[in-house]
Amino acid sequence: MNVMNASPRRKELTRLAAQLFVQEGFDRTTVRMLAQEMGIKSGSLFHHFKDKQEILAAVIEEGTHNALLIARRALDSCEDHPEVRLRAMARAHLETLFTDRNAHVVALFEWRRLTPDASAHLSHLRDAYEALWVAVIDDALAAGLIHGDRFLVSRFVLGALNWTVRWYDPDGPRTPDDLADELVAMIMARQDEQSDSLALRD
Amino acid sequence: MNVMNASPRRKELTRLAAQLFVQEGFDRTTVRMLAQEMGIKSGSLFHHFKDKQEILAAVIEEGTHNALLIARRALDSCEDHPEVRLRAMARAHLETLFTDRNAHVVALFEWRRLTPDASAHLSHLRDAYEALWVAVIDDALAAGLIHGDRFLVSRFVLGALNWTVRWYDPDGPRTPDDLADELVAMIMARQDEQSDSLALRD
DNA sequence: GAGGTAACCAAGCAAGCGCTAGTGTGAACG
DNA sequence: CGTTCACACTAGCGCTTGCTTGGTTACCTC
Repeated sequence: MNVMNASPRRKELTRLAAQLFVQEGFDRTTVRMLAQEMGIKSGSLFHHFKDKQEILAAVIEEGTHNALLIARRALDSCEDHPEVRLRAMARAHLETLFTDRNAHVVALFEWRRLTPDASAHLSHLRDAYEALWVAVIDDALAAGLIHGDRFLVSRFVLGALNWTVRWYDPDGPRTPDDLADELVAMIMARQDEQSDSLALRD
Repeated sequence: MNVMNASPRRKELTRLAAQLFVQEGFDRTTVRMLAQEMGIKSGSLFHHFKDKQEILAAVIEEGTHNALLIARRALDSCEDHPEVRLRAMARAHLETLFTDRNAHVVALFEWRRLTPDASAHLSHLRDAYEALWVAVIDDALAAGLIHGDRFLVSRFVLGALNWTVRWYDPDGPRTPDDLADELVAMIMARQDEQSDSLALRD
């Protein structure tokens, strides 16, 4: 995609860093912790990354890039109906959040730790992702599936989805797809359904 | 409420600390920064607080306590109708988030930095607040205003509301009350309305 | 087999961290 | 007038932080 994350070694290191950043937060993660997790000494870390900030940028780039990829793939491989596409986006978002979890969570919660340059450089990736959402929501609005202000609706939906990382238990009875479907059902103006949203599971 | 935050001096210091914690994050806020903001030297800080952790606990207690107070007041002073109560809760939540903003934001985003004891001690406050939400949502469900799983609906709504701190611009055209009303309209099964949610503002 | 290169290590520096110890202050109180 | 107490100060200790330096190893290439 661009300059960063060339070598496979660096990619693996980035993955490990993401895990630690989620566990401890960026600020509390020391270069020594990162090095130990990677099986090297702290000094060797700076052979792969210019400084700690660059590790964060690499992680966030990876996370956002993946989210964008998964969302695009989901939209491309589903039938062209507003409701289906809405559901597909919600499912893709949660899939990203719970499989490739770490990098995306870092992108959500540590963005402000980026240096201004890195932030500026990466924001176009995030904007591209949000544009996908706005488009899908626009279609749903036009089709009368949902109502409201396009800006507000997309913010609310993304907020509800992003916040799931704070309470969702992957080992619980609900699958990510359950969550996505329930959310879509919640915001849709009822017409056909009513049965499926009430008796979903146990 | 309990042992903490007795003196008015300490209350003022807590307010200043909240502001810095929001601006910089707990980890990046040093005791020297806190002291300077308070107009004293870093050593003097420990006359008021046992350690840095205790400052965080004080801030979070203040924030959660206030949120609970505002929500209770809002519920007490509104008519006893499920839709009105739902709207009142949403408005109260956003009012908390944008007037007493700092302390509540810290409570949301720095909770995991609390020591286990402090977390255990404060979690009952948060639980009490969430219980208010669940009760209001239960009523709305029973009245057929909304549908879905009570647990999921309350999580989604709280997520959407909490996430507003990431994008909402208080100087923009929308008031917090606008946001609250729009959110409630979004999740409600339509029956009466339709007009007001479409043409809210410019 | 000489030269280049990617990956790593040992050692440590300068800065900054949370926090403590010991010492004034001035107002309040008996 | 003497004691107390809340509040603040100075000075700095012991430790951790991100990062640098100079050197070593293993492999690839011509």
